[in-house]
Amino acid sequence: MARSATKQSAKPLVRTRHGNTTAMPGQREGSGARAKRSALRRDAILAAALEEFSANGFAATRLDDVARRAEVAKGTIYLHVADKEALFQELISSQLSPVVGMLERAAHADVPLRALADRLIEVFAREIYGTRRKDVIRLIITEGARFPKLAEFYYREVLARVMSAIRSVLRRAVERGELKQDALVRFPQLLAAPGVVAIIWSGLFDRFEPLDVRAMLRAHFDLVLPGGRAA
Amino acid sequence: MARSATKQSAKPLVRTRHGNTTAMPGQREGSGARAKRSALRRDAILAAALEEFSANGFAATRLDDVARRAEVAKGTIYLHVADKEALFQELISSQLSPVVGMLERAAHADVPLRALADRLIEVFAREIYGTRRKDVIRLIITEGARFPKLAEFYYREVLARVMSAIRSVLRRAVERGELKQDALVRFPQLLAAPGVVAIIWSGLFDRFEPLDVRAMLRAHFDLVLPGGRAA
Amino acid sequence: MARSATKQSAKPLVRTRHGNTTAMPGQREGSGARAKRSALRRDAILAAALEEFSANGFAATRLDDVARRAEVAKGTIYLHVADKEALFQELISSQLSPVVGMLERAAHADVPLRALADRLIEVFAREIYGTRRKDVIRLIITEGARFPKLAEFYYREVLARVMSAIRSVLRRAVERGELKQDALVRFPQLLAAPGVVAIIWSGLFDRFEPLDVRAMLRAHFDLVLPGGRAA
Amino acid sequence: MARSATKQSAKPLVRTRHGNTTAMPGQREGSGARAKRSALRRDAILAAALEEFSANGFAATRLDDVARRAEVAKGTIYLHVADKEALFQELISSQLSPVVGMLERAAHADVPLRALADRLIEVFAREIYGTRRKDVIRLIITEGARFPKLAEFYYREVLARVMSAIRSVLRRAVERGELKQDALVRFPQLLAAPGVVAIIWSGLFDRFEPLDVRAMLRAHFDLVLPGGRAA
DNA sequence: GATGAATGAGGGTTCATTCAT
DNA sequence: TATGAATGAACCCTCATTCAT
Repeated sequence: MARSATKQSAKPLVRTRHGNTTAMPGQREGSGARAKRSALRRDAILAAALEEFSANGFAATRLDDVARRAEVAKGTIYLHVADKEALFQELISSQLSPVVGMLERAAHADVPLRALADRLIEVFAREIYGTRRKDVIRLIITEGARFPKLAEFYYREVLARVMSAIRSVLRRAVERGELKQDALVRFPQLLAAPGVVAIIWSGLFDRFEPLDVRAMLRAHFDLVLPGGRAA
Repeated sequence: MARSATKQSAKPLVRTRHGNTTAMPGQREGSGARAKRSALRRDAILAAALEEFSANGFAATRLDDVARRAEVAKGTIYLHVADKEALFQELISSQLSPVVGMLERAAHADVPLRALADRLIEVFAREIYGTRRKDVIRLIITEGARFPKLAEFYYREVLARVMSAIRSVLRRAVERGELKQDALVRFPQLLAAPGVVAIIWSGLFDRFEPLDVRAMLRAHFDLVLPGGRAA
Repeated sequence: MARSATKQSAKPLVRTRHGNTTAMPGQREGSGARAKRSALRRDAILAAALEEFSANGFAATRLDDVARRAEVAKGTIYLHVADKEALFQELISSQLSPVVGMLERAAHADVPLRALADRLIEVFAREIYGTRRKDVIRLIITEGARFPKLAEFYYREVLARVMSAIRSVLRRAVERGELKQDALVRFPQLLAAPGVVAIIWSGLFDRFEPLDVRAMLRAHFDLVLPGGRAA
Repeated sequence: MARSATKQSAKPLVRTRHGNTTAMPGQREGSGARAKRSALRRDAILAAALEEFSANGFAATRLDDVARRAEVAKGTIYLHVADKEALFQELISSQLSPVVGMLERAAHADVPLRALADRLIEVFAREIYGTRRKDVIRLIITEGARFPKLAEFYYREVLARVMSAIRSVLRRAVERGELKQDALVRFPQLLAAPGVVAIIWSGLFDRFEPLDVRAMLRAHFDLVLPGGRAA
């Protein structure tokens, strides 16, 4: 299941005005300096959009502000994106796309669960929680209901694959006898739940009670995987 | 810690135009039919607001629609609430207030952990996941970042208390030897994480892959509490 | 044909926000002064719109200017009309509707052709060419291609009826022997053509060469009807 | 009056960037292939503009679409034309210019009125009504009010001349006794009115009731000229 | 000359809020 | 108190025009 998913290339969520797909930004090394400058602008716009959407949410973000932050005229945005909604969706999917492959590759490593857990903690803390990716995930959580296509894209291209990868790893661990229960196989969400909570927490309650993510995730794996450190 | 919090009465998040606090609806039994009609209107407005905010989020909700759903004129809303933001905040806190006491009472029951877990699952599934309360929590998650006061209210009046209650229960279980690890004492969020994930999942991905909440929560407790059913 | 047309009430082109139909503004004598003020505003908006659309055409007219001329806030327009297009269409049809009945009544007079012609000239010159109605017709001519629904409305509710009425009158005249040719029966447009040309001319070339409409229409009827004055 | 107008060469309505006048395209045989390609481009732009302006009117036409249809970059348009308005005016006058001479030549033929009428019908139907020229005239009618210079150009260079030519023909016919009335001499517009109506009709109402132009024009001449066929 | 990305003023539309009745 | 018509600031989007390449 995971394998076939790996093969079929992710259908892009949105198509840019230039015919590029967010998922394939490589093509932009087209030729002239013109194209390069355009690509730079495009990146600046997406970066600015991420900043603004993260800070204000979709509805409260003004394209005026995005443009100003990207140091671009308002109209320029529309050279790269059909409208505000497309900007949002493209932003999300452009951020997500590189993650997909990454995740699946990671999952096929055949290491003991504990080692894998340590690695997951590290990757999550460094590559997601400590970066803008956290904001991307937060945006999916907070705006997903208003963007069904986005939710679907995220489900199909990220969630389903990640869950599938997790499942196959855990199933092997169960077969190996390394894992006693199949709870996590049935509900891989349980493995990721603390990550989700951490992201939400950081946006809402960190100022009242900061959260040590690594510690929490470690505690979680200690509970959930056999032979936890604390044992 | 939890105790002191219990004693100080919840500072109201917003103050209504009538001097009423959502948290203290008792005063509304003013006297005449006038007051009663007003209170009914107010409730209708809040109910309509919950419906609309849940469906569209804060920004995309039009007071026009709230008024129509409440069968009230648009201006009437402003007799009960200072502005759209106040309506939102008051709505949330009015929904939350009754929960607070409930939760604390529940936590002081001195039952074995497994029994408590079963009860929690049942209460969560029936009283939250199956009702509008789920939407209230979702609104806190999705809009909290834009409503710091709301986040604070929620943290102080709900989260902190719930976590404190959970902690005291778990601590006792640890002392009793019923619980081997103190991970959950240090991170009570881990106990609640699946509930949060379920609420988010239901809003975004249920149409792709429905979630059996009770089963997931059971699986979670099996993993996290000793002597789980699956053992 | 004309008769049956008379009976079936004209299906309205657009429906106002208040449920009123432009064709039936009588209902507006509802009750309070509120309704009356609203109706006055509505009329002011339509009047201002006619002025602006006539002067600038549809595309070049700014709702800002319409509002200013009507001494109304820009948003007020949208209380009476769905959007700019609806304003335009409603404007036209509200101006046209009263004309329909008028015209048909006029056609059923059983007078000698020459007398009828004199009356037509007078009515056209006084009631159309000398008033804003001229601008309405000009707008249909200039904008009709971009507003198919408008063209259809005008055709069905005005043109077809007028032509039908003209035809029946002329046919009787032919039968009576008063008219030798049936050219006008086959092409009633020929009777109206000079009126159309006059309206167009007045908008484009009057400043170079003013046109004496009455004289031109008289000359036309002299040519086209037997026993013309010049004979 | 007409004569003097005939002598003074038509003052060009607009001057192109190259110093060319639409009315005098002869100069364009500059020398190199460069100039020829430029002229081709220019023609393509004008052709595309005619297409677009006819379909959408002046305001609703986007230069983007003109450029695309002309297979030319947007900026290229500005190498040939000062701005959108100039493009429009130049388009009209370039289409009109060849007509002017044509018309005057035609008018000096000394044939019986009926024969002339037949020829006019044929020419109108074939050379105007059946071609893009119809659209040009329609554009003058629909947009003329917003382009005073255009209206003036058209009046001076086409209308006045045509009318003058018609007048001289008719006057001779009156003197010859072939025509009894001088109505048409005083109002040559009456002769052309059905043509105008036909053009307007075709744009607005043909889909409801198609018009047989030739038949209508014939009927008109039958009415208006003595010894009409139907007599 | 030719290109087309970039610009930014302009205008239609929405909707929270007010206030006369 | 309740109403809902009126307001007008705010914001998205378009498109004629420019200009560096």
